Amino acid sequence: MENLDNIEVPLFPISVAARILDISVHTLRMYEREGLVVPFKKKSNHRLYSKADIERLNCIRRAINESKISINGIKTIYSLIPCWDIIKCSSKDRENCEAYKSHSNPCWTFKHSDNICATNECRDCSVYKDYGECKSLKEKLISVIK
Amino acid sequence: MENLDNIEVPLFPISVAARILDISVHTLRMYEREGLVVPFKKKSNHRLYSKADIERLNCIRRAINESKISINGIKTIYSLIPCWDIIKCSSKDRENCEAYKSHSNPCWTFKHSDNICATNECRDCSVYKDYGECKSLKEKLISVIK
DNA sequence: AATATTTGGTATTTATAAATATCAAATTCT
DNA sequence: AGAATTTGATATTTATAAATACCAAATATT
Repeated sequence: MENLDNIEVPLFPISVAARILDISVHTLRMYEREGLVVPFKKKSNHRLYSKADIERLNCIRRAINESKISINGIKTIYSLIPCWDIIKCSSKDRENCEAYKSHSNPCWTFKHSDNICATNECRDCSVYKDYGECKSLKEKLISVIK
Repeated sequence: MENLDNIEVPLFPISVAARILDISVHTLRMYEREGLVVPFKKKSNHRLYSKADIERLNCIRRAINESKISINGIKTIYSLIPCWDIIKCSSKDRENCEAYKSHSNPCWTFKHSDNICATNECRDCSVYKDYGECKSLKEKLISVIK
């Protein structure tokens, strides 16, 4: 009951997600390898996609097919999300943070071993969840930079 | 004398710029049509490129060839430059500003008829001049979003 | 216990973005 | 005045990113 309303709940195995999105299973894995999506992983290492994941992947699909932004372009754009402001990490956290410095890869593609992110699940982090499309990123920038 | 030190001075006709960059004249015009560069235009409509333009084009070239970011990706990234903060335009200026709303084209690709930018030459604006590469944009964001 | 699906890897295909070629008219420069 | 260069526009080529196909081993499902 509750689960059906919560778009964050991992529901669909990769084959179903692929069918919903009308792309191949391998393309879905490729997007993951590139760091565009972080699907839920079962203990067996099998993937599960939530409705939110599907929505995110639809945005990625539009970015690639309609807006003609390359995968590396999308990664670069994601790397501009002001994660440091969103999670309010300390200046010490930022000091050695690869994500903070990176201008080519999104923060959730790094393993954070010695900062606040070490204990957080990127999949559940609002840095990841809230900025799946360019529109939302620009709006975020506008709201933060007055 | 002075001119030789000033990297902003329009010096090279398109053929020379193309030779320096090792690309075709047409590719240079294409980058301009896409809104990646704004070369100086003589009254006769002929283009002149400054050393700063060459430097900028080198960055664009690296973004395309090495970082594998598509032209539309670069345009989208440019659209995220916080121009409103850089030039400190008024909230009224922002209201009807296409650039402020756009998340696919850089501000300098719009004709601004009724705001502060109407009287400014984009080519000479620091929004355009200072953020020719992704690194500088992320650093700008970091400096503005504490 | 048997069938279906997933996993990760490499090799191949396809779709198309990026660059090039060609053109006549206009401009520049010696 | 005449040779060289630029202009914009369309049509074509090329390079490669994105997607697909195929594989054996592992896991899931009934």
